[in-house]
Amino acid sequence: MKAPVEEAQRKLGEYMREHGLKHTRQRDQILEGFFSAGGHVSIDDLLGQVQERMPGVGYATVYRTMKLFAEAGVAHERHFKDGQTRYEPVIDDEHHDHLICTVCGTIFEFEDPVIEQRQADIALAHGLRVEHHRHEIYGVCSAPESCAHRAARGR
Amino acid sequence: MKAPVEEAQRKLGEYMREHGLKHTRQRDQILEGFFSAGGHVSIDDLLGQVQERMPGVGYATVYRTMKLFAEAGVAHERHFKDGQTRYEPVIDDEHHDHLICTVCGTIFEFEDPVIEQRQADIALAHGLRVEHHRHEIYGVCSAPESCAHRAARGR
DNA sequence: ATTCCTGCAAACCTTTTGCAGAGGT
DNA sequence: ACCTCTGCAAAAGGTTTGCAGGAAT
Repeated sequence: MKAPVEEAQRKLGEYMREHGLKHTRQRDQILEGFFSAGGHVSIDDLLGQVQERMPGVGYATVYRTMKLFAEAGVAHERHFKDGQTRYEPVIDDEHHDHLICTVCGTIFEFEDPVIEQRQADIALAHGLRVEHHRHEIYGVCSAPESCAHRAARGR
Repeated sequence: MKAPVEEAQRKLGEYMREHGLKHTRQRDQILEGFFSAGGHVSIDDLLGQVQERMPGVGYATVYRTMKLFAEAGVAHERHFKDGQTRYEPVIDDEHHDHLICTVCGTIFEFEDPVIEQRQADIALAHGLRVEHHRHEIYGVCSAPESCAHRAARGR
């Protein structure tokens, strides 16, 4: 099995070819930074990371590029409660939801077939067919030490 | 059983008394407009409505007042995907989530004990205690005529 | 009288857009 | 050569804040 970033490069390359878009150093760097960051990065996070390797890159480029990645299907846009858009890599079309610690900001991922099924049933009962959903659970760590630890090293 | 707006007046009055806040004509009007609108109103909706009775009221007042209502526990802030904050009345501390038609924007409410229970279990499995959650299902109406109908009369 | 509120305008923050020049095909 | 991208700065959209005058207690 390939590394996620390679699969994304392939997918993105295909999308760009189909749409007559161009391959640039910035897009390369942003894709790499995005995948190496792991997930749930904000535009600021990404810009900071990319500027280490390419000073001079501006916000506009990162915004435009992440929008492109989302359209090409290699990134998901997320809107949590901190008012900034965050992105996470799409891996093999898997789906998951989020569980967020309100003390330290740690984001866990979960997936539950029972909940998925109930959602479909509920939608159907109202005459709708599910397109997508947003499900975030907010809670506090019952293990404060690990929580505090993460908080200590910033977001 | 009292009308929801009366219960809200009571609750808000108590909150204001406890915090040494003042009773004003604007706050009265906004509360009334808010409850008569039914639910999921944006700041713009509310401002428009209140200005019919009190021209001259500004955005700042509505923003500040809705924030107050949320703190007093008579309104819930919601952030759907249209980029505007919406508010809905709190009725008897009931809880519900949302099902939204992406064609016409109609918002349905639902509540499911099975999902609630799964959420608690999932959080626990990750060592968290649930504080609150956000759960929105987006779908398309399988009955396009009713859907289109609602779309026709705006949002 | 005192303290809180209001309306206005300016500030803020995140995101988008217009433009001229740089860069990919 | 052509057309897309980039970086900058300005604009936009939603929300917050500072201030001086006005209202509630």
